[in-house]
Amino acid sequence: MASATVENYVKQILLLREASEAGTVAGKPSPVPLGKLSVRMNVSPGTVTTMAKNMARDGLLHYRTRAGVVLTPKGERLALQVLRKHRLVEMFLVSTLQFDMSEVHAEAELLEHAISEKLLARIDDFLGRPQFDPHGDAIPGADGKMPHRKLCLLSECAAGDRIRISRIQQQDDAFLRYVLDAGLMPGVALTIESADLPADAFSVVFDDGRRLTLGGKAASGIQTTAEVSRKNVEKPAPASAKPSPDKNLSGSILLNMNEIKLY
Amino acid sequence: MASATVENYVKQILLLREASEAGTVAGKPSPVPLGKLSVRMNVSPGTVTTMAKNMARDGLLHYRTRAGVVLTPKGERLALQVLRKHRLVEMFLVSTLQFDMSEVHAEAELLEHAISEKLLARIDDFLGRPQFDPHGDAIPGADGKMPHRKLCLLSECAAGDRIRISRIQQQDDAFLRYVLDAGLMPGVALTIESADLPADAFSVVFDDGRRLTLGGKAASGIQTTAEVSRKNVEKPAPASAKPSPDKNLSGSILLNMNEIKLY
DNA sequence: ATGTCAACTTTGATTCGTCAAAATTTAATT
DNA sequence: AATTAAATTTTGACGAATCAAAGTTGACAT
Repeated sequence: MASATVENYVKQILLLREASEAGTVAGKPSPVPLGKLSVRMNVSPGTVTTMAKNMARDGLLHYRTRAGVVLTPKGERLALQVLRKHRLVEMFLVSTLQFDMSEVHAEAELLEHAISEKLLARIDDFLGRPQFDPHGDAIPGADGKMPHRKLCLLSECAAGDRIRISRIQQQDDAFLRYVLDAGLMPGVALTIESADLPADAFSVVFDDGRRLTLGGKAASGIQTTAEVSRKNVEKPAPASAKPSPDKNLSGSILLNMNEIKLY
Repeated sequence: MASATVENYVKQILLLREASEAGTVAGKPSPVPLGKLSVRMNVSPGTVTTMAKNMARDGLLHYRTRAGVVLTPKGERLALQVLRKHRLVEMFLVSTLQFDMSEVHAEAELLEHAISEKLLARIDDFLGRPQFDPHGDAIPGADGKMPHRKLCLLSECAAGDRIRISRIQQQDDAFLRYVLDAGLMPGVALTIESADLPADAFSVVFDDGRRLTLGGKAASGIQTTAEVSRKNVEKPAPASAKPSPDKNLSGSILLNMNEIKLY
């Protein structure tokens, strides 16, 4: 039906709208300007105009000239499906094939267009229906619903807070590799030792005692969830509490986002 | 580099040449006629002519007008790589994601163009470097070499022969589904009870005592390897003898072609 | 040797996704 | 209001892959 190109357009429109809505009160969807889209898609502005017209003709979006595009329900459904494939594939590559967070994006970018509904369902089952991908991004459900958590920037935490890394927001290669090296992957629990705003410095302590200080830029690239304060959490992961991973062959339990929502 | 379309052309050329060489003494490669190719590719004859010229221009094949095409080493390398991806993906789908032999072809047809070298290597490792896919077709090695076995049509076996199903040659959906229902998947060992040529009927006995009679057409759609005669083989599979599947999570041992070459 | 026919090639056209460069519109500034 | 700058659209073109239909060729059968 839809070409890989069209799938990428709707996906990118969805992501841009989400980004522009971040922190906004839910309301009428403001159109995504074509300039933004042309940058994201790495194509010239004229190309996007042409595509917008074609996709409007195909009922995937509404195009108001010089204002931008808004996905129709049909377009949104397609976009969510593509995003679901992308993120489930990322999860699969990390938990089953030993990839790490920083390597999976490019692979998933290709695979997301080559996965049938049937295969997707098998992967989803195999992984035990994860709700978040290896970066902590929400995986749209088969019904199109986005799982939701109350997240908080690491840079907005206060000294003494007990938190869990839940999402790496800043997803450029360099930062992802830093996060991996530093052990700040989603799923990791830690305590905020100090949050020195004037100094723009945030110190955290891992459960194994390791300490680390981040600047404000890095700290705002990482999102966290509040952890129920619970002293001396020694057992690394309550394996018995898993939802239903009939066959969870995940290499690292920390990278399975299923774990996160259990706390 | 090469488009999915071009990958499909070289793959199909390789398969057609292999098919036409079946049973022939290895010699100078005779060109694949474009008519055959146009049928395989499901495109009009003119399209194939155009593509042949372009691919010749790109050094993937030699095109002699009105004679046909022969892959260059470069084209052959590409074709083998695509075939390797296709067959490893099929193996993966069957042994890890619970697909069966009859479902994987279409999936692999898409995925083979969306798999990076790195991902391919991970899949190969994950599966323990299988040499044959779920239908028993040889998986080209990373070095481009084809694993080889001495196969024999089930229809050419004699009464009393102890054999193992090794390849399903006839791969249309209906036959594959029959083979699955009948339990004639590659990896299964059996004994030829009778081979009645005038009656065109072949009876086989499974180790569990089940009996089955096949007509000649079906019996020639199935290839076998001679089994070292060894009475009362009760232990289903000597798990310890596996080559090096660091992580062989295969659902069904019978479907992992690694097993076959061990006997 | 010649005519026939199947196989192949050519031709002209189409669709998709893209570009560069010129034209237009809108919004902001003066 | 007039000017300017930024964003967007239009235009004309192109490469890849395809088709249908018309034209060509060559091998075989007479």
